[in-house]
Amino acid sequence: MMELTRKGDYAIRGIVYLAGQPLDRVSLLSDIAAAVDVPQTFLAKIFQQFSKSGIVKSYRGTGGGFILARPPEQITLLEVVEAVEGPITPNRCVMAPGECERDSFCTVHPVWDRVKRQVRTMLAEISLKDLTCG
Amino acid sequence: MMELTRKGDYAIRGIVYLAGQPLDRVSLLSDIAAAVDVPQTFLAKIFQQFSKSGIVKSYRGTGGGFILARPPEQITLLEVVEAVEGPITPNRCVMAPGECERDSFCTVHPVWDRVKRQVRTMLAEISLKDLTCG
DNA sequence: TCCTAAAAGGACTGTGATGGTCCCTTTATA
DNA sequence: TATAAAGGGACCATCACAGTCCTTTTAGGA
Repeated sequence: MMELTRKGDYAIRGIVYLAGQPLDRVSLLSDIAAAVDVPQTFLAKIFQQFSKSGIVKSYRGTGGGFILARPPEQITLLEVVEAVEGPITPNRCVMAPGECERDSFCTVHPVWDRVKRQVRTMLAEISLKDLTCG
Repeated sequence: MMELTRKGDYAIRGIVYLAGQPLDRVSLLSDIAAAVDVPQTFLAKIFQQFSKSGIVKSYRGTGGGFILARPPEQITLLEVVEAVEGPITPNRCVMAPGECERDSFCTVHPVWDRVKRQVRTMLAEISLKDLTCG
C-alpha cells in the first residue's frame, strides 16, 4: 500500500531537475524529459498540472518553457506530490466527514487521520531546496 | 496517494469484528461477512491470507470457522494491513537496496524511507484491542 | 504577415491491478 | 455417508495507470 505512482515519481524528478537549474533559466520540456528520463508527452501532462497548481510558470512559443513559480525553498514536497497525485488520504473515511457511513462508530478512523497528518507534515517539511544537491 | 484498497478496508472490518467476539468463539465466515457487510466470497480470500499470516486460526467442517490466533492486544494494525496489502512502500526506491538505479544519487530516497518507518510505527502501535469498543 | 517554436488540451489506447464470482476439493463432524 | 465448512484455482468485468497522438493556442522572429 501507499505506493507513489509512476506519475508522482516522474513529477518529483522533473521538478527537482528544474529546481537545480539556474532560477532565471527557462527550461524546455524536451530538455527536462531527456535529463530525467521520462517520456516527454507524459511529462507534459505533469507540468500542465504543476502550472495549474502554481508550482511552475510556463511560457509558450519560441523561447518558451518552464520555470519555478517560487524559489525552491518555498515549494514543498507535499505540494508537488499532491499537485499530481491528489490529496493524501490513506482511507476513504478520512476524506470528508460523512463520506463514510460507518463514520460514527468506526474506531479505525482516528488512526488513519493521524497517519494522514503525520505524512503530510513530514512531506511539508521538505522543500525543493533540500532535494537539490547544490 | 496512499489509499487503502477496498480489500484492506474489508480486512480490517472483518478482523475487528472477530476481535470483538468472545475469544473462544469460533465464528462462521458467513456471519462475519454479514455483520461487516462484505461479500462473503471476497472475505473468504482475505481470511485465507490472515490464516497464512498466522493472524487467525481456521477450522474446517461442521462447527468450523475462524478464531483469532492470538489475543487482540498482540495483533497490530500493521500486521493486519500488511497481511493483505503487502509491505508498506511509499516508493519503489524504498523496497530493496539496488532496486532503484537512481539509488545512489536520489535525494528523495531518505524522505520516503522516513515516511515508511513513521507510518509502520504508527500502525504497529495500534492493536486490535484498541479497535474494539469493549 | 507568415513561419516556426513551444506549451495546452482533448481523445484515444494498451496493460495490469482491483474487486469480485464460481466451482470444485479438502477436511471435519454428526 | 451426508453435510458443513474452509481452501484454492480459474475466471471475469471494470477502472486506474501510463502512455501516445493530434489539434489548438500562444508567442517570436524573419
